[in-house]
Amino acid sequence: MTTTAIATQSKSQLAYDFIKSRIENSSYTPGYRLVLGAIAGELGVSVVPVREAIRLLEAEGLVQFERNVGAQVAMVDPREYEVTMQTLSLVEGWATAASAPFMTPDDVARARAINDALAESLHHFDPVAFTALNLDFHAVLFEHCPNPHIRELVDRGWARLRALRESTFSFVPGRARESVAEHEAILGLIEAGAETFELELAARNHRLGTLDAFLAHQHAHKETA
Amino acid sequence: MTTTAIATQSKSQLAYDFIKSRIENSSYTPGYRLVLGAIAGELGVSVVPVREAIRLLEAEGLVQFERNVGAQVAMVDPREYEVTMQTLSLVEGWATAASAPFMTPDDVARARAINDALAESLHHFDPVAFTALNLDFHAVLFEHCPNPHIRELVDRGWARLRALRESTFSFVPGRARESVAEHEAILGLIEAGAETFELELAARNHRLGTLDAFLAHQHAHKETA
DNA sequence: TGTGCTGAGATCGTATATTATTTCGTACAC
DNA sequence: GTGTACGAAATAATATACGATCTCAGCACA
Repeated sequence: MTTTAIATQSKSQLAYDFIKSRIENSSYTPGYRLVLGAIAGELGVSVVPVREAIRLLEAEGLVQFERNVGAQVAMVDPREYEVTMQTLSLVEGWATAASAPFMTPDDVARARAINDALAESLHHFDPVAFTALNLDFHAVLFEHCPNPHIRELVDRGWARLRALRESTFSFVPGRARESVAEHEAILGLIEAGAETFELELAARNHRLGTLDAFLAHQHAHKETA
Repeated sequence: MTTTAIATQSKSQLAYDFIKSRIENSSYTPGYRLVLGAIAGELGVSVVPVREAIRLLEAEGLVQFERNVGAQVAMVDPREYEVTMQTLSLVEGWATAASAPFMTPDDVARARAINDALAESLHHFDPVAFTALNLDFHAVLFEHCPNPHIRELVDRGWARLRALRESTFSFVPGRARESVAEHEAILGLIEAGAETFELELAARNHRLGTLDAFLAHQHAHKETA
């Protein structure tokens, strides 16, 4: 702490952040092969920290890895989307319910403002923007979750979704309007000081509703076997 | 697949399994410092795969890690125990409920046999043995969980518990008898084809009951500030 | 035309070596 | 005596090097 350097981060962390952001902003699309040497060269580091970063991302499910073969960005598998949403509904529902008692009136107002923006955006609908705002909204709801493990699982779930597909609402735009209405219902429950359990279920079913909409859409449009 | 070698595992996997088993069987107790070079020497490998294994274990919460300082087995923190049990109650409850429809009568019989053994063991109570059997029982209940993510979270939760403390029942032996009774109740729900949700709640509350027993015990015995 | 072998190139896995950082003991100043 | 500065030892972090393994194109042969 003598020089100007402000706590330089480790090379592995650098590689981790780099790859993760590339996956999340779709620079690396599903199936993209992550070659150690190439990434290392691009970052100006050796392969060792890159390898470590990839193994960590594998543990999070963002990349698939095969020994002696290599890693690639996790594939877009509808089944994978389904289990991820299921898992997220479980942990996010709990996190939202557990977070509610710690929400201030200001937090609620903030969430409502975001939901108003979501409602407004329905008029000039953009799935990507909607999804980003949607995360902002839910982040306010679960940010006070007192259980850091579950909180982390929620974050991982969202990270996975970002990696898996641009946006559910790209496929099922009709779900967006319902979603906004359900948001308001959830806010109502919070303001009314609803039972923890009731809130957990509402938040869970809200997410499962989006999943069901996707599955229904997929079922209706199944062209291939 | 030509020679005798039966798919030799990687050195990192070797290190991972080694350290994990040492933690779980308490050879490495909480707070034990994991020195890369020492472990590498013991296993006859270099530090690189050992380091990778430790980072993976960190992601699972079994070890704590500080940059430029090193890793140590995760400390026994009552608060940590609490959030782990909370998380486990959530995911295990869901996994149990989701697994139930796939359970065969034979599975149920197997679970009941294990619970009978648990009941029997109450007469000559051994916390460690009881905990091991207890996991066997629950494993039968959630083994058919169709969501692999959640299934993995359940496994991680149990692994964490093994690392955190030998057994809750060491501290609160009285909970063991209740636990056996609740097991039977859960089996009854399964046989009766109870609602998914009712079963989820029963399994969740069963786990939370053990947590509450621990917390109550801790509260009653708090000598230090 | 199709199937199996073979070797080169690509890439991974890990050992070894080097550098950076922290920790801790010791000496010196106050 | 107490606190601070210096330096050596320990250890982590990363780079480099090399051996191991996989992939795939090209050829032989049926």
